[in-house]
Amino acid sequence: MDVDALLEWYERVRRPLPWRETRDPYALLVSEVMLQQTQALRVVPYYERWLDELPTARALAEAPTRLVLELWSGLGYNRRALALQRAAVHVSEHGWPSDLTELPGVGPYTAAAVGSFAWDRQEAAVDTNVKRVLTRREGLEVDVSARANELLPAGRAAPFNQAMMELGATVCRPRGPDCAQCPVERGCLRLVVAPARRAKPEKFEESDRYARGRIVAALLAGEPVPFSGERRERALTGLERDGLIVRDATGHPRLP
DNA sequence: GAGGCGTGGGA
DNA sequence: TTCCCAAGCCT
Repeated sequence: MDVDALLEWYERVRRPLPWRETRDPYALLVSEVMLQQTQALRVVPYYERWLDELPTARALAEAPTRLVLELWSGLGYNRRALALQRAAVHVSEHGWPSDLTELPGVGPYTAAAVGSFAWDRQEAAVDTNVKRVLTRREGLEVDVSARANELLPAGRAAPFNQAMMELGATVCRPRGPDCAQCPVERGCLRLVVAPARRAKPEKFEESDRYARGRIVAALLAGEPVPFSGERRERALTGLERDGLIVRDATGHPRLP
């Protein structure tokens, strides 16, 4: 792959997203955790409000759970917000660990992303975009992580990681890749993997996941807790296990 | 290793 | 309207 062409392309098309203007590991961790589940453009207002209210790891560590969940509200996967806060507690008490995956909610991808952007560590950040780009190019057998690290040009991990993800997000898209706009089209297998036909038409509104989300939203809004019977009990049990709610002696839920 | 975990926007 | 998903991680 012509990595120079990739980096040149990225410099031309890069979008000025706010987390690309900082090398503060805390701000970068916030952005990466938000981006784990949500499209970049939708994250922007959440990220800016979050850093406005909670500008440092210490501020997040000391913040009430209600504020954390309010600032997160709309991004989904509430337990990740709590994991982020627990990570901030760790950082404000012990500093940044050399191995970022010691922080709750931080796995191999997020550790490599924050490490390369904040400290210029030379590690390839492999997310679903990078996996797709490399398997399309080189076939299903490729060891994506090893290959990404081979391709990583010396000293350029940060722009390389950004460029690979941007390529996957905007050109080498999951469906309808725009090969005509691809800066590294040469040598690509253009492997098309048919999406697996999965049969699971359960309505989202019937799921426990939905119930959990509605319950947390109701508690934040000061509204009555919805649902009843077994479904409500299942949801509350799960929320309590994840630390998103606590229950009093009568079993009545509230925010921690 | 499969399944759980939320939401809002675009096709 | 309905479907499908979007920069993972944990158990």
